Amino acid sequence: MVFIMNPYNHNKIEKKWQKYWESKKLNKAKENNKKKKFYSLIEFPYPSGKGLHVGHIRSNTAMDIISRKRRREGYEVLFPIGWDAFGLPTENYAIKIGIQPAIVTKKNTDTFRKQLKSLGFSFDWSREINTTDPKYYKWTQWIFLQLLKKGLAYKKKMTINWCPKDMIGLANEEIVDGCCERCGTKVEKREKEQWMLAITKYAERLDKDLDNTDFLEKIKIQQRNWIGKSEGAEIDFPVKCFDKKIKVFTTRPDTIFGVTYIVLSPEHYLVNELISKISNKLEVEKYIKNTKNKNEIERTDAKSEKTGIELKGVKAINPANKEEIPIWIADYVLANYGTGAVMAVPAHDERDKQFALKYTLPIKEIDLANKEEMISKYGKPITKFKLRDWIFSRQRYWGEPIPVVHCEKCGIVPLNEKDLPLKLPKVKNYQPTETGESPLATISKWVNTKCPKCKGKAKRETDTMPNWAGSSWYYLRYIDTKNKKAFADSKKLKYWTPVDWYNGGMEHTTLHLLYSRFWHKFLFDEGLVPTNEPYKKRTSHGMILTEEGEKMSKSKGNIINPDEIVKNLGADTLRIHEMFIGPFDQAIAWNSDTIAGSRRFLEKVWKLQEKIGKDSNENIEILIRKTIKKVTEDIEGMRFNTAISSMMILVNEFEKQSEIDKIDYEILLKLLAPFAPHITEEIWLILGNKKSIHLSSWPKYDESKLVESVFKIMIQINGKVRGQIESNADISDQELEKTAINKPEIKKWIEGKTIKKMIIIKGKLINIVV
RNA sequence: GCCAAGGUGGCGUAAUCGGUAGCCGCACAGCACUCAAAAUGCUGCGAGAGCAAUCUCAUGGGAGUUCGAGUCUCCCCCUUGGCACCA
Repeated sequence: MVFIMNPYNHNKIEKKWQKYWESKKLNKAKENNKKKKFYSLIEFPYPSGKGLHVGHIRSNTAMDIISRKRRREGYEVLFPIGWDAFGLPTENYAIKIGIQPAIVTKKNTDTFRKQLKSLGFSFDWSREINTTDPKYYKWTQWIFLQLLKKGLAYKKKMTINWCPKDMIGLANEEIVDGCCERCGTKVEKREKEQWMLAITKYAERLDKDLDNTDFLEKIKIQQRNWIGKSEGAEIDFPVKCFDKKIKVFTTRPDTIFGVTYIVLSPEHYLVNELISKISNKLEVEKYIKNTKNKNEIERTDAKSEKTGIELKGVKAINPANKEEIPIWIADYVLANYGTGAVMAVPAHDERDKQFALKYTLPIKEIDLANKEEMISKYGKPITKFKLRDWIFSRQRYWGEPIPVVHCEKCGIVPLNEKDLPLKLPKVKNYQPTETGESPLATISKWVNTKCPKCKGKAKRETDTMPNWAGSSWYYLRYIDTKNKKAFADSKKLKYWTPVDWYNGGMEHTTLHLLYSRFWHKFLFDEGLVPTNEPYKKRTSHGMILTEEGEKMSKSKGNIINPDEIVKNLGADTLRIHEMFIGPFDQAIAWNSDTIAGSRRFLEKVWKLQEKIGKDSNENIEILIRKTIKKVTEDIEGMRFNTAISSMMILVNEFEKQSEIDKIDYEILLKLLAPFAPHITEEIWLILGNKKSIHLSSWPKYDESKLVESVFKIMIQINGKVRGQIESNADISDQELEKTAINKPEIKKWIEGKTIKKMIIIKGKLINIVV
């Protein structure tokens, strides 16, 4: 029989199998108590107008590989997908072209869905969610009401960071170098009433519970730095002849005997009280005024020279040695950290020293005292955090409405839960306003309503939630997407939580990842979810940069669109390429030349069909076992590049053979299937298999049969390789020494020299020292 | 300044319980096939010396530990990411 092989037609194959898998519902997850579950999660994409980015494909393919492997290891796998669709870019685009954001979102998600499907990801599409769907954000609003009920959501007049371009208030986490994270515009300060979430109440647990997670170490470190836990003491310094105390926070109570002055922040509440008692009132008032005129960046720049002014005529008393010390104010002391006052120890603190030298304040060398003793004598232990409460209001249209009203009589009143969702009204104009009011404020028909409590006149809250709201709990909704009675059924939650493996970007470490851990812990405290932490394991991918090594960004227009590659070379080639291009956790520059190698690899795999015969030998068998081991372990360690490399080695070896065993070929296909699901499925069918390759079990290997019976043993002279011996595993040390010395290429190196010693590493090498 | 990860051929990288540095891929060169090209296949490919066998040098720089260092220790330089007057 003559075997006629068709050419590798990726377009035909990929479309065919994508259709087939969908019709067979191969990736549908269900609660199956007979099976162990595995919940794998990618960060759901923001459906931008530019379509899918090659970076999405990198992280999605990685989790797709892991999900596919788990299914074949016998797990019930939940690998869902949805859309994080609220947010500014869509709103800005909608304003620009005059179309409703909801319509823009629909169009964008349609594009994304089509693109994702073209790549063959094994998502359970029946669980698709969208944060802008009222059936979804009903529950985002519901969780907000629970937070409000527990006093964790509150409104506060405060100075906020205002982006004048986006006309929106920003959370601390959304500011980079004093500029808007999104558009790079310099952030301004504004006084405004804001909704806040008390994430600081969870600071301790958000820090401590990291111990019990399997997050990458760098992710833990970054979260810990952001939370900024600092253990120290609060110590009261009495003010002389004045019935007041200055409370300072210090991490070094052991240096208390070296304190030579106190520094208050210019905003400190005691400054106002002390100002009438001082002799240089005018100068101090001038200094405070100057401070107010400085912007945040000038104020907090560590490099700028420190300035300050003494409050002349008042003194504080060091509680440890009763010394009278001067009181200063300086703008490098932050009002909103610690107590807004510091004790200065110039001999033991570089910053205090600089300040003391500049203003010729005394520097006192001391012996360090016992920390615990000093705390118990002069203060009390206390833990401070850098983390601030989360600013939760946004003054824009395209977000979840905050479900409360402002009643003339009752104040802030939450909506009744049965009245949720509070839908976003359709507006003619979603242009943000310079006044800082949400566009919703202009719809008087929507704004004016009745108080749910007293039925009197009330106005709706017009701020909306930030885009981080919907993403703070979406992994819970995936578990039970259609539930109308609860955000998810408790039995289903029990089966699926926590997320077993969550991969995402490092840029979300202090934003989304922290926020969602906070919400989850709150829901846990409310008895609404069964686990303390949402995610068991968190890993991160490196970014894909442009060929020039720049960030790909919409504004620069240097984004690589994957559609062309899928069309011309195939989804399997693109998937292989993105996994092979370099270490998964490392940022990497896109290179359009090297993709040819991935395509060639798949072509080679395809052509191996011609070689099927019966021939197999021991070396091939060992190589196959090694490949199984390597691919199996590398997937777990996200070393996809070396996994592919090892499969390439196997394919190259197959090519050298005149015939290959069908069983051996099938093992290669099984290993490759998570990486290149279409081509492997097609060949699998051609080889006569009836059931999908993705339902086959993951290959196993016999650990004891990994080594060849004949070893190559290196011969070194003084650590340099000079020859080698082929031997079997049983060779004795004496025999080995004799053989090595008698080898002619070795002899010439040791002639006329004395052998000092010989080092033998069993099965590996012999080193002769002369 | 602090924290983290890195620095290996022309390029992306591989090898880190210390044991043949450069696997795999890209690019490049030669050959085969072809009227020709592409594709494909074969061969070569760190630098230097040599007809060759082979030798010397080489993993950011310097020192050290060791029979033996890309890998461990110390110092320094550089790149990337994060934090940054946090008391």
